[in-house]
Amino acid sequence: MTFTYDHPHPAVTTDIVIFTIRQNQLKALLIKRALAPFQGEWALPGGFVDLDESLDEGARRELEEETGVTGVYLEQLYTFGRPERDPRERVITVAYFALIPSDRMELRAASDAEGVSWFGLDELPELAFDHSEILGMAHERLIAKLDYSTIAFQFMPATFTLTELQSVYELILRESVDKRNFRKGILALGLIEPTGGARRAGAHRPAKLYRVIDRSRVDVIK
Amino acid sequence: MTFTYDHPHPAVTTDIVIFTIRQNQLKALLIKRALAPFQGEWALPGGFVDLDESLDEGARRELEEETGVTGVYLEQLYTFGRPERDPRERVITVAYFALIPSDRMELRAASDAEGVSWFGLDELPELAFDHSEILGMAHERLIAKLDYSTIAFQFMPATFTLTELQSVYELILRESVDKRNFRKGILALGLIEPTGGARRAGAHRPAKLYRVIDRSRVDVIK
DNA sequence: GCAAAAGTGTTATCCCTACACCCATGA
DNA sequence: TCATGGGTGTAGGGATAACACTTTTGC
Repeated sequence: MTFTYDHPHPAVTTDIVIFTIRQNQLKALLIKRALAPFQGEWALPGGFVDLDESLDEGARRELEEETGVTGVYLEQLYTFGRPERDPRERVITVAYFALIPSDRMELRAASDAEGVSWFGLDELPELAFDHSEILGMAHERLIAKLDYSTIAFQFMPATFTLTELQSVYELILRESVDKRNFRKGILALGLIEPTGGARRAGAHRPAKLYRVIDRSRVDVIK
Repeated sequence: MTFTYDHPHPAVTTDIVIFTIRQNQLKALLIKRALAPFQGEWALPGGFVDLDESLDEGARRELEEETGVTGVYLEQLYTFGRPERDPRERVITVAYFALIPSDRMELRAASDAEGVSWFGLDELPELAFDHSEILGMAHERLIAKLDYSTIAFQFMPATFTLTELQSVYELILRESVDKRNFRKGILALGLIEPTGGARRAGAHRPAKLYRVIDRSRVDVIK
């Protein structure tokens, strides 16, 4: 089956930078390419956009196919379209970034991936295509958004302690944060509430658990 | 001549929201469509991306074809790809926004445009396709960037007065700004310098003229 | 000399930052 | 009882916001 047009058309893909926090590190998900080009090299998950789905839907479908996760935060990042970025044909990619909570970790290898693995942002391998550039831009955007939005909540599981939330900020910003000021600021947003429960985790006072009050308001500007 | 692929490809266009300040108003450039679909309706300038040019180059080419201007500020905005956004075929558009100084106004009607006109943001007509949504997002982004970047300089001609610059802020933000605080803040950025000249414009004290010191540093964060 | 826009400093307020000790628990 | 992380308030400094009069010109 072939498709014919009266002027040339590029291929369009979505590629997704999937971040999470694991082992006290900010990590991104990469897949090892099973097919040429760049066979055997690491790349961002992604794939062609179907003609009957929107870009967001395509990105969400790829995200689910590669990782099995649904319902997570997904945001369009930027569109990359240098003519030579794919050796096969002209491919324009609409890049997205997704944030997934630390506890949704059941990963599933998909048909076009030999392997799937999380990489700390400090230990990234060489990437196929222009994916290093894409990942770099996503990383910058994540850091920038931490300052003026409440995007960090997207990394949190259903309930969490304030210390856990603070450590997400510290890991991403790579700087320590004053505990009292942090708690004051976060609670003043009015976006989280104590569950009433607490987490006992060793020989010390238990930490109060919090939950996000309204998941839909989590992306609002600080 | 036809082009054949083994899986379906969407068409990819760039559309450009071109802003300027004219007649004490923030205005956007629209063209009246000469051809179906939406023949006779107003739309954003734009067109298909050539296979051998990058997205930025395509946008810049369209910008020049439609308006004749070159060398102006151009930034990728967002990519729109709802499957039904164009009735002819699947069309994905990478939207850009451009800011052009008040004095670069020689407009040129292009081959596929019956008419070209500036519209105040308060008096926009119905637009073809999803162009109202695109223009709305560009408008939001412009307002947001005014606060944390020095993008407003892009609207200024080679020399300008501080009052003129202030009125750009006031027009876009739709609120008045304290004159002394504004001047203090702008001059503290160290991005502009007095030319030595002044503008006499009526029965009052002449205003000092300023110029941007380094055009390439104009997009920096405040 | 008068109308009209240009130009200029100081003070109060608010927000952000710095900072140290007590609490609850498990071993 | 002691070691460990959890939890809490206040004061100072810096940036932002409010505010009014003098200057220069054209008519």
